[in-house]
Amino acid sequence: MPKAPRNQPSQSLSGAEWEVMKVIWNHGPQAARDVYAALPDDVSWAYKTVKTLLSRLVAKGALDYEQIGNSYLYRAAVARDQMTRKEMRGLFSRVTGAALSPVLAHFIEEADLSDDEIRQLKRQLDAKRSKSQKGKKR
Amino acid sequence: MPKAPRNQPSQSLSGAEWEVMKVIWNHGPQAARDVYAALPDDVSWAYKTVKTLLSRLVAKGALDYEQIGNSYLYRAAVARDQMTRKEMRGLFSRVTGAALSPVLAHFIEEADLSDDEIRQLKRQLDAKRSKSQKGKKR
DNA sequence: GACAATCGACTACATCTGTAGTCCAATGCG
DNA sequence: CGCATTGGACTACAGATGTAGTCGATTGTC
Repeated sequence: MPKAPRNQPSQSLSGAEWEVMKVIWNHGPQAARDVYAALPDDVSWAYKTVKTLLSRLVAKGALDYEQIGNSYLYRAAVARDQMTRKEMRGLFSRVTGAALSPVLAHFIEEADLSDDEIRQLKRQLDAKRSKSQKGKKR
Repeated sequence: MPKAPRNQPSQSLSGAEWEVMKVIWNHGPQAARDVYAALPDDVSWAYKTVKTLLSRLVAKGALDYEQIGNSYLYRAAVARDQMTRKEMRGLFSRVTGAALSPVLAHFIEEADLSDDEIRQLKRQLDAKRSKSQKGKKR
């Protein structure tokens, strides 16, 4: 069975670590070799670098692994959404004081949203408005 | 006149550096002592720490200074919006590939938005939708 | 004019990150 | 069976970051 990670549920990930996690989130559990192979072309790390990152991710509790034969099968131990939210919260708190809305605007602008998602978000904004108080800007 | 910073326009800021920049963006040009005094209560650094951060910010080109008497008056050399955007772009590129919509929904839920801001975001979503419908150009 | 308080420059040092490399054991190949 | 290969554990090392401290010059205070 998978190694029990007695680590903190998970701290935040560095840029390189995110790159590795994305491979695992996208393709499911992978051996180090496969993660290495699946990395985007613009990421050109030595295999050993990938190994290091995988180990650090296990130490952080973001991955766990299962021994298959002589090698490990790494699997995500945290949800991608959870991590994304954590990052966004971190960004918000770092820039706090700035209005939040421009930040949201930025992501809406950049995000690749389907019509459905757009409708959904609009509904949500409506719901919020009706519930909202006499909010003054900033 | 202000020292000319022959540095890169500006790299990205660390969390602690952001804290210092926020003081200067909020209160305008300040001496180190004043930045120190103006930091939020939950930030309890030694004065020397603030000095270190100010120097690093100058080195990064995020601040410049003017000598007034025997001390420096630090002033922002980059706009807050510019920096905020940079952070957002960084985060965005780090997490790309994820479905952002659930995450956006989460933050819309938590954000304290004014009616005005809500209207604005909705307009933006509309604009996005019409743009994504390839056949249909207004 | 002597001295304490301050200033900025420089130094310190533990972590975290990016980016590998070394070493030994297990495996696969011939 | 013996060796080249591959895997994981551990080590390496420079740059960024958090968090200060030391030192010599300057200045404000009697």
